[in-house]
Amino acid sequence: MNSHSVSTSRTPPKPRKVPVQARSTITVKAIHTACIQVLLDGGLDRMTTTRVAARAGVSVGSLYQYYPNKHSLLAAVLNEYLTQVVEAVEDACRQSHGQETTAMASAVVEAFFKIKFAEPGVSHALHAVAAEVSGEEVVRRATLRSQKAFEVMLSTASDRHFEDPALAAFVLSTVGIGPVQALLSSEAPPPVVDAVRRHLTAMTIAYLREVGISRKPALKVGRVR
Amino acid sequence: MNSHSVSTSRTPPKPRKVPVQARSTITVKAIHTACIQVLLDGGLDRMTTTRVAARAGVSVGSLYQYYPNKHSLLAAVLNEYLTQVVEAVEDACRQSHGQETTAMASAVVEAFFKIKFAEPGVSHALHAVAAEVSGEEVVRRATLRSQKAFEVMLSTASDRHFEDPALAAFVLSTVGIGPVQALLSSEAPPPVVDAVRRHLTAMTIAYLREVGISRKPALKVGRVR
Amino acid sequence: MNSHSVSTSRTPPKPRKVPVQARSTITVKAIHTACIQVLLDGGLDRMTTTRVAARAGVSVGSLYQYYPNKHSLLAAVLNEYLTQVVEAVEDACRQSHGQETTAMASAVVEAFFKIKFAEPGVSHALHAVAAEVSGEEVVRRATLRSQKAFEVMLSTASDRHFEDPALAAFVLSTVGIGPVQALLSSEAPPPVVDAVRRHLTAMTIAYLREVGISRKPALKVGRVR
Amino acid sequence: MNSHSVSTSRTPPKPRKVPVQARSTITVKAIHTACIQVLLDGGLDRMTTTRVAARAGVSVGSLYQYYPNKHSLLAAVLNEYLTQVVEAVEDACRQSHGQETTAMASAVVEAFFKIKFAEPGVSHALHAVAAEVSGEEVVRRATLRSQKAFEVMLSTASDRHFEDPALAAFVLSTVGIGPVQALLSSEAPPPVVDAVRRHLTAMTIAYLREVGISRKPALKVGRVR
DNA sequence: CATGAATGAGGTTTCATTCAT
DNA sequence: TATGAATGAAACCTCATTCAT
Repeated sequence: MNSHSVSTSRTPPKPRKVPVQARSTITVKAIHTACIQVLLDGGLDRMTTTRVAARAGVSVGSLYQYYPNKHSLLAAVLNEYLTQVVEAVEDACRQSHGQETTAMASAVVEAFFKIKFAEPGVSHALHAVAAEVSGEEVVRRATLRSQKAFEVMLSTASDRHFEDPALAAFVLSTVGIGPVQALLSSEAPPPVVDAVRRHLTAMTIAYLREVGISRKPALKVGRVR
Repeated sequence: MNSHSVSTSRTPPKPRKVPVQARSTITVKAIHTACIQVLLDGGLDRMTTTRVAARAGVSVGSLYQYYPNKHSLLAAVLNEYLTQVVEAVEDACRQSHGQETTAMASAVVEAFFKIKFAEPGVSHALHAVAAEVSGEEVVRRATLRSQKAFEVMLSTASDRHFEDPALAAFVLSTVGIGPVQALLSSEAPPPVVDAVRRHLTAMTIAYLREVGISRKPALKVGRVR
Repeated sequence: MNSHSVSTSRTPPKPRKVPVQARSTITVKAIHTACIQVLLDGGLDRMTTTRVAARAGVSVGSLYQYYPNKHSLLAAVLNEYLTQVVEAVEDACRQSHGQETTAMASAVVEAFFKIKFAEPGVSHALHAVAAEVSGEEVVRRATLRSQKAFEVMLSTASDRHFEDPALAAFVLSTVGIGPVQALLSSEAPPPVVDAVRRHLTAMTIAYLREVGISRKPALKVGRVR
Repeated sequence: MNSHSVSTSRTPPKPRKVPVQARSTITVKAIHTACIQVLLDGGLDRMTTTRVAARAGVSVGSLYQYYPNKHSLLAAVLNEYLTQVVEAVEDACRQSHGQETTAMASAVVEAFFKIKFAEPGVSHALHAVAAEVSGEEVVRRATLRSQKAFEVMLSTASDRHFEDPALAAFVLSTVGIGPVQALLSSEAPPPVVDAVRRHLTAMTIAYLREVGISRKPALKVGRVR
C-alpha cells in the first residue's frame, strides 16, 4: 500500500458503480486481472494505479470510474480471492456433512491445498496484501465465513461430538495457513507439497479424534505414510 | 513497504556504521524502538523514515547514518524480532531433548505462545512486515533455524522415532503461525488464547503420536479439556 | 549537477513521453525555456528541478512526465543548444564548399561568433553544463558532427589540398572555443569581441595557408587590421 | 558543486589558517591531494567534504579547520592547479624574451601541452571545476596573469612588432584551451596529441607572422609536417 | 586540537487522484 | 464516457556544516 495513497478513511470494497453494461464488466474484469498481474511482478510495493490501468489497457481515469481509490481496488481483488478460497472450503465442508471426521479432514485439507496451489503466485502475492490489511472487514469476513462452515460441518460428524465446535473450527480454519504460506514463499516442488498435505491431513484427523467425543467405539486408524 | 522507498537492491540488515561512541548506541537503540512504535500505530503503510526519526527524537540524518535505507532498517528490526522468536523456540527445543513427544509438544507450543503474546502489538505489526518481504534472507534464515531446532529435538524423542524428521519439523514449525496470527489480529482475549493454545498442544501431541513410530508401547493419553 | 541527483545510469536525452496533446508541447517548451533561465541566474549549482518547474509555471510532476530525471532534462537542453551551434557551423561549411580557404575561414569564424554571441548568457551557462558532462554522448556527437563538416569542407577547397584533413578539421573545430569562452565569461564588450573575431579569422586563414598545400600560386594576402 | 553546499557568499581561496606546524602542512597537503583524487573518480558531482576527508585520512572536522567551507577547498585546489599552469606558461614566456616569434610560439605551445598532459585526469577534472566557477576571482586572476606574460613576451620579439600586443596575447593565451580540452576529454593517444601540438604551433607561428609587423625581411618558413 | 555523531534544509522523485478536453 | 496531462503532497535520502566529547 502506498503512502501517497489511500485516503485515511478505509473505503468499503464495493465498486463505486455496478457495471450494467457489457463493456463495463469487461473493463472491470480487465482491471482486476491486471492488478493481480502487477502484484505478481513487483509486489504491493510497485503496484500503482497507473501501472494497473496500463496493463489493463485502459486509462487511469477509467480505473477511477470503477474503483474510487487504490485501496478499494486492492480490497476488491483481495475479496474475490478470499471468496474463492472460502467457497472452496465451504463446498468441501458442505459435501462432508454427516460423514466421519476422517473424511471431513481429508476433504477439507485437500480442497484447501487445491485452491491455494492452483495459482501459487497469486496466492503468495495476495497473502502479503492480506497481511497488510489483516485487520480489515474483508479479511475478517472471510475468516468468519470459513470458521462457520467448519463449525456447522463438525456438528454433523457421524462419529464424534464436539464440546466446543467453534473452537475446533477456529483451529481447523487456521492451521493450514502457516504451512501453506511457507511452501508458497519457498516455491516448494509438488512432491514436497504433497507430503505436507498428507501430514496435515493426518494431523487434522488425529486432532479431531483427540478433541471430539466418540459417538461409538473408534475404528482402528491406519498410519500416515 | 512504501513505493518511494527502498532501492530495488535489497540491502543486508547490518547497520552501515558500527557505533564507537556511547552516544551512537543510544541513537541506534532509540531508532529501533521508534520504528516498532511507528509500526504499531499506522502499520507498514504509514511507517516513514521521517516519522521514525521524529519518534526517536533524532534527525533523519542520524537514522541514515546507521541504516543506509528504509529497507535495511525494517530488515534489522524484523531480524531482531525473528531472532527472539527463534531463540525462544530453540531454547524450548533444547530443553526438551530426550523427553517424550508429549512434553516436547507442550514445551514448544507454550514457548511459542509466550513469546508471541508477550507484546501482541509488536507481533502483529511485524507479521505484516515479514509477509511483505517473505522471500528475503532474514525470513528464510529464521524459518530454517527453527525448523532445524525442531528436527534435532524430534530425533531425540524418547518415545518415538520419525521416518522423515525434517518433514515433521516443517509442519511443527509452521502450524502455529496461522492460529496465532488470527488471534493477534482479532485481539482475542486471554481465555480464548489459552483455549487455542491447549488445543494446539493437543493437536501437536496427537500428530506426533500418529506420525512417529513407537519405540515402546504407548501409554494411555488423557483427553484435552 | 547536483549530488542528490541524477541516477548514475545516464539516461538518453529523449523525453520519456511523446506529447500527443497540444497542451503537452506547450509544457515541454516551457520547461525547456525555464531550465535555461534558471541556469542563467544561479548556474548549474542552483538549478533544481523544483525551481525549473516553478519557473515554467508547472508542477514538478509535469516536469517528470517528460524528463525521467534531472540529468535527462539537462541533456535535452544541452543537446538542443549544441545542435543549434553545430547546425550553424554546418551551414557555414556547406555554403563555403568549393571556395578558397580564405573565404572558408571567414565564413566559419563569423558563423561561430554569431551563434555564440546571439545569446551570450545562454552560451556561457551551457558551457559549464557541457564541461560537467564533457564525456557524454551528447557532447561527443556534437563535436564529431562539426569536425566532420569541417573536414568535408576542407577537402573541397579550391586553392589548397590537405594531407590530413581530419586533423586540420579538429583544430579548426576547437580553436574558437577558448577565446569565445573567455570573452563570454568576462562579458567583453562588442568591440573587443569583434577584434578577437578578426584576429581569429586571420589566424585561421594563416593556418590553412600554412598547413594546406597550394593547388596554384598563392595570391597575395592582406594584413589584418 | 553541490547545492547543499557552499554558503552563497563565495569565499576567498585562502585557507582560514596559515599552517605553522609541520603536521598542519602535511594535513593540508593530504586534503588537497585527496580532493583531487575524489574529483578524479566521480567528478564534481560526487565530491563531498566527507569523502575528501576520509580519503585524506582525517576527520571532516579537521578539514573544516583548514578550509572554512567546501567552496574554499575547491577554490584552493583549483588555484594551485591554475597557478602551476600559469607559471609554466610564464616561465616559457620569460625564457623566450628577445627571441623570434617562431621560437616563442614553439616554446609556449610546448610548455602548455607539457603541463596539461602531465596528469591528464587532473587537467580534465579541474577543467569542469573551472567551468563551473568561470566567473570567479581565481580563474580571472590566472587568465590575466598568463595574458600579461604573453603580452610582455610579445613586446620583446626580435623579429616582429605588434600594434595591439594585448589582443594578440589574449588570443594566444586562449586558443590552446579548446583543442587541449577536446583531446583530454576524448583521452586521445599520444601520437594524436603530438600531431595537434605541432599544428597548433604552426598555427601560432603563422598567426604571429600575419599579425605582427616585420622588423626586418621575414625569412623563409618551412612547412609543418 | 581532532574527532565524528548529529543536524536539518533541501533536493530528487513518485504516484494517487482530479478534471479539462 | 474515456482519456491522460497535470497536480502537489509527501516520501526518501544526501551532505555541508557544527559542536560536544
